[in-house]
Amino acid sequence: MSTDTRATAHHDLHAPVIDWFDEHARDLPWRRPEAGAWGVMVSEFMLQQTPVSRVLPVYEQWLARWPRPADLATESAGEAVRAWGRLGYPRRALRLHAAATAIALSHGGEVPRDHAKLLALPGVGEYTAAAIGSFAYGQRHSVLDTNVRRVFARAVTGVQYPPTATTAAERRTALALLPDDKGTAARWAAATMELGALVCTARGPECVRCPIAASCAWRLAGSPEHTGPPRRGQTYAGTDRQVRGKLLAVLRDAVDPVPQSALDAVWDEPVQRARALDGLVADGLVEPLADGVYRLPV
DNA sequence: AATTCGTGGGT
DNA sequence: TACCCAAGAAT
Repeated sequence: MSTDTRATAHHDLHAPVIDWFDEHARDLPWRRPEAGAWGVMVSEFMLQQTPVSRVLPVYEQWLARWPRPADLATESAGEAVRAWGRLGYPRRALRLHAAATAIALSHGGEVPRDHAKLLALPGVGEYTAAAIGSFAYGQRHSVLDTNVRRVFARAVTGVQYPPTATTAAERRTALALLPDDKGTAARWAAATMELGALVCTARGPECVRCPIAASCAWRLAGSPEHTGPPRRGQTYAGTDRQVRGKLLAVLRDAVDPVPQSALDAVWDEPVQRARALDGLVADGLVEPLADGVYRLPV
């Protein structure tokens, strides 16, 4: 294969994927123009490790209640945790509240456009900063989420799954494929994510529906199964995380501060229960009051 | 670099 | 039933 052919092959992915996206993209609320940068930012926080279907109703309520960052910033962190509901990983609610506060105080109430300023916000990492810049502001960024990483692992590298953590090689691949024009790059980012979410899925990829199946390196190699150590499953039953979840659920659902006895009822093992509660307090998710009474943070 | 951090639906 | 996995970040 000549180098000329390889460069062309990369370029040939853009049009089919973007055309496919134009036809099959889901109509998600954070993709509508009225969502604005704040809507995009809220959605990105909620979508960190949480499926779209579960985010949708919470997102709508959140934006209706807090249409701008400053609106959220005037509320207590505990109200953010309560409104987060059962999305999971409630520290994200705390970070979103803290980010909104920083935006209100230090960025004139507007979600920053600058990548470094985005990265400096609590809860905003490499992926989320790129996603906000790309989706909200049409900038040119490699947006490397789990979907895009899987699409590139298959279509470009020829393996079933990407590495556990994002590697330098993946960043190089993403950058090499990123369209030069920023508007096209933003469409490409959304399109590759959508392709991974809807077609090139982790379990059962539907290659018959894939716009780049003919050039997919993994498929051309015969769709080889993942080799190497099995990827770590997240065990959950019996962990501190489960206990934290049960404890926080009690506090979320209570209007008034909760006595120790109500928390003790959710888990029978006292040492683990105490450790979980201490962890919640240390994280700022729970506020201890006098004599064994607890509440969400004010 | 490896762990920790929730929750629920799909298979 | 168990297991997998879902727009990651922080430490």
